[in-house]
This record gives sequence, C-alpha cells and structure tokens, in this order.
Amino acid sequence: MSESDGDGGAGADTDGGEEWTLPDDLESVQEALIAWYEGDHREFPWRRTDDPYEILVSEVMSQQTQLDRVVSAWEAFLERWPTTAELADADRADVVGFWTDHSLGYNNRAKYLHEAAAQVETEYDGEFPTEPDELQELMGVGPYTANAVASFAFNNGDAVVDTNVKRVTYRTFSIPDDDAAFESAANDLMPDGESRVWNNAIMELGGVACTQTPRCDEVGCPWREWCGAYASGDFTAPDVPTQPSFEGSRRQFRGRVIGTLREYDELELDTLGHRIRVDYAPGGEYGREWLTGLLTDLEDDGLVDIDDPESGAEDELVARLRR
DNA sequence: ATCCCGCGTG
DNA sequence: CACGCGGGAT
Repeated sequence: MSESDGDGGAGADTDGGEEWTLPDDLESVQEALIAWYEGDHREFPWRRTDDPYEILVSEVMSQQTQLDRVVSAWEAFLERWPTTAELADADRADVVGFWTDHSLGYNNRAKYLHEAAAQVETEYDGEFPTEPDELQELMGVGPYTANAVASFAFNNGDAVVDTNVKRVTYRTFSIPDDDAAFESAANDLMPDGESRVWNNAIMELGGVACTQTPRCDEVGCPWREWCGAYASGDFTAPDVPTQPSFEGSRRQFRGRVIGTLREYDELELDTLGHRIRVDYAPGGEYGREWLTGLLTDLEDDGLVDIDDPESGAEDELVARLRR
C-alpha cells in the first residue's frame, strides 16, 4: 500500500542500485514463516509481555548481549525498577552500577534507559507513545528499537531491520547489501498489521536457522523453497564490521573504572589508577595524564564526576559515579 | 579470535 | 558517514 507493491526494487538503476524482486506468492511466504514460528520457538520472558517499558528494557539489553545472558538481568532489573516512574526516580549511579554488576557492557545504555524513563514520565505523562516516530524521540531509541517496541508492545511497528533480517533477506531473496533495499524489502515482506508476530518470527529465523553457519534442514527453515542461498549453496552474508580487540583497549579500562567506582564509591585518582591497571605509574606512560583523559571522557559521557574531596584541605582530586 | 536483536555524537 | 562503546561465552 505504501510503495513499490510487491515488485520490489527501485526500477531506475541510475545510481548503481541493484534490481531485486520478491516472490509472487508473498502470502505463502508470509504464512510459512508465521506457521513455523508459532509451531516452535525459544521462550523468552519478554515474549510474554506487552508492557512497553518491559519490552524496551529487553531491547536495550539485547543490543549488546546474547539473549541467554539477558534473561536473568532483565528479570532482576524489572524486579528492582518495575516501572518507568521508579526507574526515573533512581540514582543514575545505581542504574549504571546494576549494569556493571550484571556484565551488560556499554554503560552509556544504562544512562540512556534511565533518561528514557525520565522522558516518559515528564514528556509523555508516564505513558509510552505508540508510534515508532515518537518512540524514536526517547534517548537511546533509534529506528531499530522504536520499531521493536512499537511492534512487541502495541503491534504497531514497521518491519525491523537488524543484522539478522539483513542476513535472512540477503540470502533468501538476494536483496542487495544496501540499507534502503533491506528496509524496503523487509516492509514489503511483512503482512500488514502483524508486526508483533512477524518481527518476532523473522528474527527467530535469523537467530536459530539462518545463522552464520546455516541450519536450514536441522530446524526446518520454512523458506527453503524460495531461498536463493539454499538453491545455490552460497551462504555468504553481508559483512558486519568487526570490532577492534577488547583486551588492552580503552573500552576495557573504562569498564574497569566504572566497576571500581561501583565498589569504592569515591577514589583518589592515583588510587583508582593502580586499581585498574597494574602498570599504572603517575608520571609514566600510563599515568595521571592517561587516566584523566579516560576520566574526562567518562565525565563527558555523564557517567563519572571528578571532584575536590569532601573532607580535608588536600587538593587531590577524587572520582565517583555520577548520581 | 569471533560473536552478540544499535545508537549518539563529531 | 565514521567512530567509539563491554565483556561473557564459545
């Protein structure tokens, strides 16, 4: 109904955009996937709620962490902060501390979640908006998360496009490795008004069947009869940019700073330095200068405060988690 | 080593 | 548009 009904790819090939088409019997394609998903799928607790806050928490956690590890963190988080009102009232340091305690990584996202809860309270009167465009106004909520929340909470989303959906559509229907093409194809595939089950189903397909090393027959992939990769045996997938190594990285030391301040409340800078790396030496290669660089970045991110000490007349600076 | 349901900022 | 952002599991 929106654009390019059924016949896929932007016809004009002027800017190098490649041609692609979806099968004629889209309805069969759709029914096959939904039947496969409803027949059997992994049971995650967030698939049994339609509370937008609970969904949002699960989505933010899932962006960075394997789903199996998210389950216990999600349950503990919602037990501690069951509503946006309660999360908004929490100290940021406690939310970031929770994130670290549960090894959820990327502490910025704890801050985003905390801020999003405050936005819901102050800007939306405690009620989540239901449209993807409005949801995207929330801190830390981009196009993917907005459609996920709109879909799973309100059955009111567009097709989600994540790395799973890209891989599945690239292989099955030979959609070119191009974001606009993926988005268009994903939306053409999705049956109108069924974003909740559809987005769950296509991501489940990417998660258990159309994996890096595919398991088409083992899990009975419902799209084998339409799948270009299954026919050709070429299961190449779009490149996902590989991360620089973590060991010894700046990221690793940021994580140690947060974890250490979580444990000690407030620490003088050199003490903190020694805690986070054994080769810390105030005047050395990794010393005061290196540490303050790290800390000012964390301060700019809103995660850490650098202050004069509360007591005493000393001028040694201390660091602590921002409340 | 590589993977894992993106996002905000410069 | 490129870049930085954690860390457990395998």
